[in-house]
Amino acid sequence: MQQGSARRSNRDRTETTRAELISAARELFTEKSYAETGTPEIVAAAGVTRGALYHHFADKQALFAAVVEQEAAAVAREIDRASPPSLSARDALIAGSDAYLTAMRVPGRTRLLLLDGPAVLGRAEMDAIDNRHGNRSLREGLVAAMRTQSMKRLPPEALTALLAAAFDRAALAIEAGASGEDYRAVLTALIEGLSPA
Amino acid sequence: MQQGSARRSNRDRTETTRAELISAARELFTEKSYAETGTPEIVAAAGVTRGALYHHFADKQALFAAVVEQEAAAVAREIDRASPPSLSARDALIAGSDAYLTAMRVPGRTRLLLLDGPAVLGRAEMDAIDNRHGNRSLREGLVAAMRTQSMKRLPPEALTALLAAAFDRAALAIEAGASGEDYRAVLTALIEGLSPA
DNA sequence: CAATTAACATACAGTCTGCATGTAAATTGA
DNA sequence: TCAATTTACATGCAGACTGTATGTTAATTG
Repeated sequence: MQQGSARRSNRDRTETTRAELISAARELFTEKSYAETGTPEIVAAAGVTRGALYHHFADKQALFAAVVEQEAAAVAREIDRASPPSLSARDALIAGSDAYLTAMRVPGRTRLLLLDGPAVLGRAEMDAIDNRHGNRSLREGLVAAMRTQSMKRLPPEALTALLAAAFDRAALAIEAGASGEDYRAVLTALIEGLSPA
Repeated sequence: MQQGSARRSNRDRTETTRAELISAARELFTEKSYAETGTPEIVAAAGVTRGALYHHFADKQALFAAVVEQEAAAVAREIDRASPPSLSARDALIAGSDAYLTAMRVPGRTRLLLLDGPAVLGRAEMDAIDNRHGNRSLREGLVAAMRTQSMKRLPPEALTALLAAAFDRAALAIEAGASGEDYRAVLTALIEGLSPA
């Protein structure tokens, strides 16, 4: 006979504690910034102690990496949902762009993924994260468009990175109050400019 | 009668102390990062005490802002030198792009201007700095190209920001070891794609 | 040249990070 | 099944850092 709360497997404890920590950290990292959020504050919000944090994560940066990874995955899911493979290559790109800009309007996401992420983890690790999630479908879309002759032939790696950078900056500008219309227009112009002559 | 070293005007002292602090901070901020560089280390390298730092700058962030401002100005000067107004609009853009990528290969500049800068100062202040220096000539070049009908008509603000973002990402990728050829090819393709049909 | 202000140096308070140590619960294996 | 071991934490500590308050000397002002 096991009483419901006092008897929990280690795996269960680990999962919930990690989830609580990541959730609390996500909340604070998006409200404020990585630098302005202290580990005492995080563990208080998560209802554990700093001992638990440093048991499950190597350091504050590792916890941040977990938060970023989770958020990047969430953004990628939202984009995939909005651009099903039934669309043509070009339409999928446009739909994906819109979905990305919409996804990035969730408060704090731009800071987390576009400002603090690169600064804290470095561009190399951010690229690795992006390639595991968001950028992958963008690159596949571009390659597909190039294969159907609806796009100029260019190095996929570089093209993906530079278009993604443009999307990122657009998301930041829109959050800062710029005209979403203007930025969408330029983005589509950049993409359509890549059609073969 | 004044002995040469013991007699210095306040303006002179301020200027040299601020310059020493900015120079030492630049060195350390580019070698390591903003977060990994402490004020004790900065003032030791500058040959002053923390009292001097906090007398001349509101806080560590203000010193960082001064460093970023100076570095952005240096980059802008190098670009202006490489793309004289004698060139055609399109050639000036290409030359400016090359000059930018070259300027950003100075060690530590990408971290200072592209990673730590936005994270520490925020995109708004970084945009302000960029508009005081580098981006201004880029925007003027784009507007000029649009006026001579050699470029599609698009909102200049947004176009400038997105192309600059692509340049930035290219600089980061090249520093990380990616093929400069690939990225230059994509950048020129993006720009040439904006020619009117 | 007295009064004031600027340019620092020094000392301190508060906070944070990472680690070391301690403890209770869960898991293992004989 | 139960002793040995490992896991999942909690607590306390050491070192470092930031910003400020206070003190001191030199320059500037009226």
